Amino acid sequence: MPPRSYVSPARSAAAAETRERVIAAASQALREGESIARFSLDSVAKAAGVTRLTVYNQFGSRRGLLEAVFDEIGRSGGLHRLADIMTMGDPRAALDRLAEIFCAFWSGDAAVGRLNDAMATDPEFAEAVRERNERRRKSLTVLIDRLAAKTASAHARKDAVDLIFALTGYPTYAALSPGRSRDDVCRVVQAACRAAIEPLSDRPD
Amino acid sequence: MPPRSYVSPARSAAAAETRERVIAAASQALREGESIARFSLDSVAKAAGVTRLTVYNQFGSRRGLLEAVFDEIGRSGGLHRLADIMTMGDPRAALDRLAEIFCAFWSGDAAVGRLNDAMATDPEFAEAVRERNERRRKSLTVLIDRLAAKTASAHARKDAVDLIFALTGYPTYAALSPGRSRDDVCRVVQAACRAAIEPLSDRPD
DNA sequence: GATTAGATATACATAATGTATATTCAATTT
DNA sequence: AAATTGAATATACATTATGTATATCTAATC
Repeated sequence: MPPRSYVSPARSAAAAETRERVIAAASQALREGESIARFSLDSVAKAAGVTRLTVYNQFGSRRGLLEAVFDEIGRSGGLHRLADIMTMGDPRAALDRLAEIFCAFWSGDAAVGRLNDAMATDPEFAEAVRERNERRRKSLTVLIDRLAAKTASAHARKDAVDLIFALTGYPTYAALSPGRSRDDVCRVVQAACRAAIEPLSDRPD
Repeated sequence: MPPRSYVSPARSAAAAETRERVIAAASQALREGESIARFSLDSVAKAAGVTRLTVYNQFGSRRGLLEAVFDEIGRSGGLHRLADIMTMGDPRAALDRLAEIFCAFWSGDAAVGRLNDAMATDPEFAEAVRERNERRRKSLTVLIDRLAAKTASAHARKDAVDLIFALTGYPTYAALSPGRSRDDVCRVVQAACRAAIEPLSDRPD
């Protein structure tokens, strides 16, 4: 006799709620903890008021939990605004805006720093994060192609894309962050990005 | 009765040799391993042909070993050439040279990538690495002050120093490295550094 | 020959991830 | 109302690391 299975609204709602509670506890632990090394499923479970096994039930592994936290931050970090910049008339203004959006993203939740650290300890998690970052490179490639002069070589375009990709990434933000407000970091990054597209313009050299 | 202690040439020589053997095994493990997470004192000790406790005898801890590897790479990585650039007449040429030296350094031994990852897991090790990196910032500060126009604000100088510090650091190298030769990465970094000092020159605006 | 430094042998404490099995309890289904 | 199911729990265990403690071994030195 096949087991009769069913979906339970109250059940899955309760499960979703504990799931969110665990994610909240995890991201707070990342935010407050000084190092990713001290981030343990044990402490997260305790903080969320569940058992460690419940965490495994919901996320499968430490990595699964980290990815869930990353996705949550991604949703609430303002990256949805990236959709707008592709429709902007001036690609240079769009580039400025992209830098602004990512400065806001990297500074929005201190947990992103710890998640970045987690890339060092878990290669598969690192790969998952990199995949999401590649969207930024994709957007950049489109913008650069729009603003580059016809005479600009593919080589030069790729250099600009990759350099701006690095400039708008987390490590650069973290390097410029000490001693600077979010806006000041943004200004420095924007200036560097503008300089990076300079060789692509149609001036004589 | 106080124990009579003595220094033994043969003993300390043998100890220094095992120490070097362990460092060599550790850096090779870092070079070949895919992640810092899999770097264990157990495997290093086995590869070096000693016991794990010998590693503790020599380096005190995992962190101690990592710092020893870092120092070894620092000694053999060509950073001694930094002394020359401070005596160069043209500070812009010196800046080019600095970028070149560090591109060579980051690409010279793949273990540096893993050591960079280790910063994420061990805050105190991270602090030790940062201290060594600060020497680069010091050099940069001197160079920037030499090439900046008198009218350039302290603010603008600091921006240039910190931006170039980021550009010549490991994360930027690692970001530009896929798909590029060491020399190509160097060219991109140098161009970005030159652009970063552009606002400091004495042109009307 | 006694002593000492460096390496080893053995054992243990601690903490973390991850797996396995059985059980409790409330929400559904019949 | 009774049987069943999903989510969470309880308990236990395997594995892998780091790090500490104590005693022993061995060759170099006094």
